[in-house]
Amino acid sequence: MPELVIVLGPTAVGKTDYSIGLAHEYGSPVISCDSRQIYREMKIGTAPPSAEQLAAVPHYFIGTRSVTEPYTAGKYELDALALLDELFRDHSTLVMCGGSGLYIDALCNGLDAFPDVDPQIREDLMTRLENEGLEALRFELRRLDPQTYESIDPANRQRVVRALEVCIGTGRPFSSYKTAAARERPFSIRKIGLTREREELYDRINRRVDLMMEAGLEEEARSLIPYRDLPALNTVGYRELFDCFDGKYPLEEAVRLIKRNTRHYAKKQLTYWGRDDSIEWMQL
RNA sequence: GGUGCUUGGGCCGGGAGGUUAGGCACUGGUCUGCAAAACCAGUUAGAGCGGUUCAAUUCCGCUAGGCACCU
Repeated sequence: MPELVIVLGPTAVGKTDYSIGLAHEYGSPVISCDSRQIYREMKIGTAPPSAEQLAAVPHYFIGTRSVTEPYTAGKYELDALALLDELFRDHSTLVMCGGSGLYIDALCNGLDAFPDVDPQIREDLMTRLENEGLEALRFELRRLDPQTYESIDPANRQRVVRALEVCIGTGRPFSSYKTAAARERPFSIRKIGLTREREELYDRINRRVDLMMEAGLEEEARSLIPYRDLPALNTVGYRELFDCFDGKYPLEEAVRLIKRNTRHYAKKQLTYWGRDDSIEWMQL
């Protein structure tokens, strides 16, 4: 059975270099699994592989989408499965690399088949959220899908809206689509988790943010102002600069916040993978 | 040497004689289509010694540190 080797780990841990080494070893391209590096407009703030690295080893899903097309874990699952199917014809081992936990899970285990829901329904719910408040939506969710209502974090609007849009759009409870079983995949999976001493990791993050600023992150963010309300731009490094452009705080403060929020992000990634027993951890 | 002010967690900082400050930082957790998202939770104190009081981080005194001014 062909094997997929997934290199994962917190941001700035050194996944790119490691995965390129591995790709050379196996004669494989690198398949990216990163919810932000996939956008071509965000070249500096998402720390994608450099031009030289991209030239050294073919990469997939780097800069292949525009921030203007909404992309999701569900789409990634389909796109990546199709690509793997094709690549495994001439490779017995493929290297994947990325930091987006949900995308990795979607590819490995599959997401349940929730029917597509008219985007208008979400918009209506967002409007109602503003007018009637979260309480009203939670009340409705309790009526339509008590099971999800019980399991969901009641203060988490995003989840309440998501569950509700499926209930309303399909006429069936959100929970009725969930199945416990993981999907079968026609390849075996090996997950390598890269990690470092916390202090060292935070150091690397801080330094990388400084390098991004030198590389022109501010200009890049400025050029993306027209798209700032798109989900893709709700990203560390851009959010803070947008606020800075609004005059909320000086540039220096934006840089401090970018570093802080990136550290938070790294920690949350580690938390997310903490419950995945199938990861072989490797201390760098 | 003298006088006055001051001292609080890793940091900032309001209080108040009895009850949670709050914020930042840090740490832990949740997760089925926005996931670099969204959400939840936790940790650390009152410079030292003595006094007043039923009760002191809060009031008083002394000692030590800091700041300002004076000689």
